[in-house]
Amino acid sequence: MRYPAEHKAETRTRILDAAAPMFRKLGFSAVSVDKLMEKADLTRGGFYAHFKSKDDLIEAILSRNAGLVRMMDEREGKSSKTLNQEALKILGDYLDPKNLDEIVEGCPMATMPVDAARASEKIRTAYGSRFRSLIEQLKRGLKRSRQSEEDAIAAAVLAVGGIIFARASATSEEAAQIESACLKHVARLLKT
Amino acid sequence: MRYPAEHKAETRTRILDAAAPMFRKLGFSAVSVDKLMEKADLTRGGFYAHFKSKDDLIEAILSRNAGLVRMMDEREGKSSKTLNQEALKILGDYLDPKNLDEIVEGCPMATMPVDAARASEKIRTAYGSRFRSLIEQLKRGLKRSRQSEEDAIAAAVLAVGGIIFARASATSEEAAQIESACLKHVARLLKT
DNA sequence: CTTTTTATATGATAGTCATCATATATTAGT
DNA sequence: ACTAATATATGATGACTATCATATAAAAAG
Repeated sequence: MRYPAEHKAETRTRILDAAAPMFRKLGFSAVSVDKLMEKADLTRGGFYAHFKSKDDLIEAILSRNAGLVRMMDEREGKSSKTLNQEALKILGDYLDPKNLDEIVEGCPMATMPVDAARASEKIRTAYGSRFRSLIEQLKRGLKRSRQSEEDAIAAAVLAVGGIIFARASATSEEAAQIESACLKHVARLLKT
Repeated sequence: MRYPAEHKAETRTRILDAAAPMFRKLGFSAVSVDKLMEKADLTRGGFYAHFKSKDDLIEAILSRNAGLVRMMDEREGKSSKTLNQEALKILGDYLDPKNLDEIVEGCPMATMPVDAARASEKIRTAYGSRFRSLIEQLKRGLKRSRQSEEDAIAAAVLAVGGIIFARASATSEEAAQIESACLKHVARLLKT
């Protein structure tokens, strides 16, 4: 190896980190390989040494934990008694209108579901598996009852959907109202 | 007028009808003006006699009632006692896994929120106003209470979100589970 | 310092796209 | 049948795209 051993892996990560927020904010097709490589301070030539295709990059991005899923994951290790409280705090931040722009840059669940649905099966699988992981996280610490699976699904849909529809609103008042309603119902589902 | 008076309006409608399902299924950028005009049995030349731009067409499509919003609207005139029952029936069909493909072709609320969020303000306004209209429809016939606004918003997010996340799932089992959970929670919100 | 291998950059290809200028087709009214 | 006015089609433009072949730069090993 004539370059430092970790050099290539670092560059790969650099591309991933540069591209991910662009895809989330602008969508798959609005971000060209040229532009994302420029953001990573590289040129398009090197791209295909790291990824087989643009599709491949998107799959890699969707396969990393990020945004809401990652935040929920980071509760790992906390006592199960406080898991619910932690979740509520995370979701309160997630659905806070103040943070909308940041969430949009950071959370693939809220920004890529429709793109993913229209993409290849690989990509749909990557998205679906992260969403499932979110549901599982929401279930942890929920009261045991016949409905906990359904409640967790509804909570996930309300949380992530709240961002989606808030972002598609015409005014920030409308957006805030949607986020607030979703948070209230999510909280109701999570409280034991 | 050397063409029949209504000819142009009819052609415009023909373009709209041809383009709408394509945009819903494939997204804004995956549908070219050429392709949508071909679907309408026309050629690209005529397009700009009907629409100022592709953006303009998308706005027109989002401004028409369709999918879930239209179905809810069509309850108009029914006695307020049955409004809730009607809504439940409509939502049962909407969230029926058997109908997923049809819903995806027909309902802009479920297929365009992320595209709309990333598009021009005109388009965001068009989307947002339809979504607001859905919320209002959901509110009609709901029991009067302090929470009816919030309940209606949550119901809208659950119904439309159910389609979005079902469609982004890897397997049809997962999709069906999401739709079923959303339907159950929507029904709980709508029952007086 | 030179070689060798790996990583990145340059340049090119073939395709697609939105948009428009211009040409052709259509038909109501004469 | 002819004309005028309108609706649609053809052809072109310039920009942008994913991808790849080839060239150059980097740096560890000799």
